Amino acid sequence: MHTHRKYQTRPEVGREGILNAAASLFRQHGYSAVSLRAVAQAAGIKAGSIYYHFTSKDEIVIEILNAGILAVHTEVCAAVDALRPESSVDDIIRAALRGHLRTLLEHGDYTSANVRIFGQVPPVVRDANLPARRAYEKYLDDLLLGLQADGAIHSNVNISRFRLMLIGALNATLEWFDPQQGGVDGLADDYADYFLNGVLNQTKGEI
Amino acid sequence: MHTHRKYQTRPEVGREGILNAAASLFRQHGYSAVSLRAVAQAAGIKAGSIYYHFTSKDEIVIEILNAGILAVHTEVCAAVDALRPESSVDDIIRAALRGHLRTLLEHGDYTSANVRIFGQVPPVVRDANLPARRAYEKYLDDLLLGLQADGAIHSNVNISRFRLMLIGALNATLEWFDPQQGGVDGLADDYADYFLNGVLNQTKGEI
DNA sequence: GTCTATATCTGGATAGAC
DNA sequence: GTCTATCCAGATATAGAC
Repeated sequence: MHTHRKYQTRPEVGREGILNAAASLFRQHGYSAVSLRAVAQAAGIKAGSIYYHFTSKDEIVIEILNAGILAVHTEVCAAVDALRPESSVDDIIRAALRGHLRTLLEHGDYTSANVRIFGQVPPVVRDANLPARRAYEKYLDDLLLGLQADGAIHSNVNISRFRLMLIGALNATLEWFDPQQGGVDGLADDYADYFLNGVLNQTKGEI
Repeated sequence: MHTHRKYQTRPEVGREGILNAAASLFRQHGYSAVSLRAVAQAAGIKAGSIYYHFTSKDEIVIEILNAGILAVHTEVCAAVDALRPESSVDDIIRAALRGHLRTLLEHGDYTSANVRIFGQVPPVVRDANLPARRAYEKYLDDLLLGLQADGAIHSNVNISRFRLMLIGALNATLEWFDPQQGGVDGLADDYADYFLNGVLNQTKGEI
């Protein structure tokens, strides 16, 4: 319903088109390597037109970073909430890992861009993304602390450190994983096995 | 022993000085964010002088990246070799993790720079660093495969995937760990606990 | 081995036409 | 809402003096 003329020469691209193009490019090439000229070209417009929608490159980046965190946060919440109340620790952790990895590796230009460029952006931009990050981190910490309080997770595990390790390991898959040739869910399950039960052969403890 | 005059106005900086300054800056700010002007200033010379020692920014970066991998590789080898032959899996893995983390978090502008900027450099530079990476990866894989052959690591663990997870988790600590206020060795031990034995309370398997 | 000066290019951002 | 044209800052790299 945007316009009435049929064979319009200039279809509108708008904020959405610019953000999508930028997220995809940032994901692939990093922050400073992507010029607004490149973003414009990928979006199908000219560089100058970007400034009708945004006042600066930073404004674009901030919006992408926040959308990226919101996407994982929402997805992981949904995956965990979908479980039945009697689910085991194992099921809960697996669901969370699957949700995180799926968003990151399958549907997520925004989330991938976030992981990839967060460490490269100017402080002002980073600060603007911190609240969203803190919220997601708190969600995970509360989830894990609950499991620890129930006795499911060992009491001497430092939860915030474990969470940092978990997120670090998951996000690092972005550098090598190819969703074309491997199941994301299988990856999530392997990682869950390593974290939950360890990789050692526990001859002593076996029944 | 470089020169005879005492109060020389221009002390020589040379390749070393340039590389050290560049590694430190790359570690902090990333690849594209660091200009050769900034490198020159940090090294105490002017930008043009850099080209007496190097033909391009890429040449500098390649040298730093390779030195970074060599540093961890050497350190981890040394840490593992220093163990007594009868050492347990546990000791071996812990020694490797400690060696990797120490190089990364304590003494390593070169190694940190590598982890930080490898994903940002142009393909030509990345390719030049691949052989060194492959060598370190092979070393770790062989080490872990040996432990698996001995029955110390579970037979259904996919070693190369486990190695990717391990390195990913360790390298990610660079983003948040502050060596000023926490022991690197304690961090390595915590991570080893998570990976080797898992975080679950194994009520069933306990003696 | 380092300096100064400069050529050349690219990027973010602005102004005004359509 | 998009285009063209342009300003200006900052980057890599080169040339030649000291």
